[in-house]
Amino acid sequence: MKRYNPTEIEAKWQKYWEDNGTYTVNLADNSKPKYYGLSMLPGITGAGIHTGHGRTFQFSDIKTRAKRQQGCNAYNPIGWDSFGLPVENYAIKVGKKPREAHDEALVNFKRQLKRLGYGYDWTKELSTADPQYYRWTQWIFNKLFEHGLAYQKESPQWWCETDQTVLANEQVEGGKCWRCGNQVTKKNLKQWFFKITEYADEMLAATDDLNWTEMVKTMQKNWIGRSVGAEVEFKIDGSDDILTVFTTRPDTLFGATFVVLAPEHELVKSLVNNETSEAVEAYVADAARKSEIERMNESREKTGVFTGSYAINPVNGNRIPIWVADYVLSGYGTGAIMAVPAHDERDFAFAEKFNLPIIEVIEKPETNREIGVYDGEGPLVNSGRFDGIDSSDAREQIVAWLEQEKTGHQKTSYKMRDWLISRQRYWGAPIPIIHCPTHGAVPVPDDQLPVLLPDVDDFKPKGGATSALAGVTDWVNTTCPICGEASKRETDTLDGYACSSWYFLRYLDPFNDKQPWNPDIINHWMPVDFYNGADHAVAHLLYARFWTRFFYKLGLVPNPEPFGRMMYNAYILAPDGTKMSKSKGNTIDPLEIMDSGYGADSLRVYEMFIAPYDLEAPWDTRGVPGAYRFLNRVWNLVQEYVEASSGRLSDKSNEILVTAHRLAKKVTEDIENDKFNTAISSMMEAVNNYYKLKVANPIAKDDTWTYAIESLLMVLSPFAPHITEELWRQIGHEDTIHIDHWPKWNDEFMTTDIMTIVVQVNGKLRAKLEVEKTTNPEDIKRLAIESDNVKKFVEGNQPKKIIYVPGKLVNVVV
RNA sequence: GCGCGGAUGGUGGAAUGGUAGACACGAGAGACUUAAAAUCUCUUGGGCGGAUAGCCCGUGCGGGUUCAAGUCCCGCUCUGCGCACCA
Repeated sequence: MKRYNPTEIEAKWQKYWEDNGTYTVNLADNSKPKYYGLSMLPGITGAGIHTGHGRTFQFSDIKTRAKRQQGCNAYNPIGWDSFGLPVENYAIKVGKKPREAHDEALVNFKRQLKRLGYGYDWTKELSTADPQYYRWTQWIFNKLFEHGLAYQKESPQWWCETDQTVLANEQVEGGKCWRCGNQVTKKNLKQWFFKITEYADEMLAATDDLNWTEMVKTMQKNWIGRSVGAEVEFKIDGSDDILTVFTTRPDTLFGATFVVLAPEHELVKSLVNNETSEAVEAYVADAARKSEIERMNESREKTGVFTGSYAINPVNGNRIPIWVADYVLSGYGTGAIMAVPAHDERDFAFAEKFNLPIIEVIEKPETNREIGVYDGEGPLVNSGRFDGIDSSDAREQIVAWLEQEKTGHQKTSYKMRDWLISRQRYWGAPIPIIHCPTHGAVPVPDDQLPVLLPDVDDFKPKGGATSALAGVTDWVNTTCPICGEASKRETDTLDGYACSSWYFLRYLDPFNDKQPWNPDIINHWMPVDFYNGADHAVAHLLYARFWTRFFYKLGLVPNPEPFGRMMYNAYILAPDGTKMSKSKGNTIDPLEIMDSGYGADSLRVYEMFIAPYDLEAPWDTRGVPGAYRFLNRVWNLVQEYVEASSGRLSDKSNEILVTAHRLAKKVTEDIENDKFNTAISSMMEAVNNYYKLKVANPIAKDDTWTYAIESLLMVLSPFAPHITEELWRQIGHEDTIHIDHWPKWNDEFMTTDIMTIVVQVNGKLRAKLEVEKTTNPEDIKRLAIESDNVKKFVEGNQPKKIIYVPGKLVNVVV
């Protein structure tokens, strides 16, 4: 009898799979149904992955493996998110050039992923920093530019002083840089944007129907942040200027007692007079100096100054003061609001502090009379001819009236801003633009792509709002593609997120040098059937959706949404219950565990068994040995089968078949429903069962045990691909278990002739009955009330009711 | 503050409204062994009990619906995550 030696068999089968192209997919083969499984592109930011990452990759591996075994042409590719800030920062940290640092780090990444036995098609590996890849990223930039979705604009932008670059809104988390965690400030700069807001509405509308983890859908909806309201025009008293405000509550218009502008609002300068100008200018200058985060952290104590001017409320002609305050944000709506202190908390706080009038225009419900601010619905008061109308109806009527008077209109606003994509950093795809004195920003013609990133010795950011590329004069100096005039190249590079917004399409045609992909292949393979990750719930997924929608409009992809099922999994915590991180030194290297003799399969089984996918759970160092014990039991069980004599039939084989067929069904359904932990526990249960059953029914090479052993190996295979391949061969098969081998089950085998009926009295368990499946319900009820322990609780009373749930329980109500 | 989750043994967790605690870890006992490791078998929510007879209690707290509630409804507490002066 052979002993289970993971180290030996895992190396052997990994080599076999590679040599035989077991996971190499012919993308042109349409003879089988397709299945496209993917985990988010790994970023090369350090020397490798930890067990938390490993788990993330494994989800798509298992889904894809199961489908491959079930007869699909199943594709699980791998590649590297090589461009961008994280890689460049890593390079600075290790004191090497980005390319060099990246390539060196990649060695360990690959070693880890290969040792973990993922069923990747390594022949189609890609990297976003490969010129043959970023050539097409630049091509996509050109297409966006051509369609007016890439543009340059000067505006205040998030700026990270540490990383010396601007950041997209999605990359600022709680006022801090997503990479270095330091506070960001705003800087007025001319930058490139992608017009993602163009798709805000349709992405929002499509979100509800996505088969995605609910939390991610909610986060995306909140991020898009659609608000339907109105823009209302206020005349400025004594001036021809018009002040437009945005509000979601036009029904409260009669309650507006002042107007507030953001400090950055363009009209501020023209509204001041001799007495107020000094104070207002000081206030504006102060606000500009402070970062947004400082404003936020200052305990939300309202500050502001009066401009000296007044606005006229269009509905009632009231003359109300115009203030400047930093609680109004310049980037949202019109950067100006009408303040209704009676029905908005922030306005109320401001009014209280500066003694501004408060007028109630919505009647508070009886129960809420006490509270100061009421922001709910109710009949209008103090609102002229709209009095008595419920606020929800008044909303529309007031807007209709404004539209008629041409002093306002309905308006939808979004929190989402356009995607800022220029980075003042070296390590990225150069933005393929040439600045011509005559023609302005001119895209580099498609046939001249890629614009290669030049090799430079000093790539580090110098500050001053340009990347290191600005110093490469013979690269910067070029001629205009239109007129040939001396021009300069754009020296900003593309946000790394841009590079990773379309990789799932390139995977389907990675070597195409004529076009980014062949639409015929994409039509067959898209969308991605299963996508998962533990990060990037907003930015990456929104960007990828945006681009896919754009490609859809160009007829380049068959579906506006890139990802079918998107599963957002939780991270595994370190044994101490905190987040695993390099800096804390509490990460666990999968190589270490595998090298200690447990092998990849035990690690893989534990990673799935530890908790459901969406729950954070601390790493238990005793977990892998536990999984190893289970696999060892499988191994020993199969060894008995290998050594058993053939042809003998066990006489009482029914329970073995019940166990086997139930298991096949359960694991199939669990994998389908992403319940990987219970799939494993049911396999453990079945194996425990087989150990008991083999005492009375010794393992033999009969139909019953053959089905039990083979189906066990097949359903275990996506989780533990090496041991199952080895045992599959040992029991006599010559082909790989990983293609087209999945058990069929038969519901007829899933029940025994005897069923257990639970007997309750008033809902409490009092007895159990073992009866023949064919027993009729009346007999079961009779047996139930006659059983001794039930009699004791019924105590001669006549049962009021007897409820029988067929095949399950009897509840006697007394 | 708003939004979305979560709360079950010593631990990770399981449970279409129908036997709460599957499975695993840990712990304890036994078998094998000169011994240890490995392996195999059994026990393991708390309490009463000689009992693997039976009973009582038990899924964060307080109510409710139901023949029956961890599960559904209402009101709380704590906690994780996301967003956060978005008018």
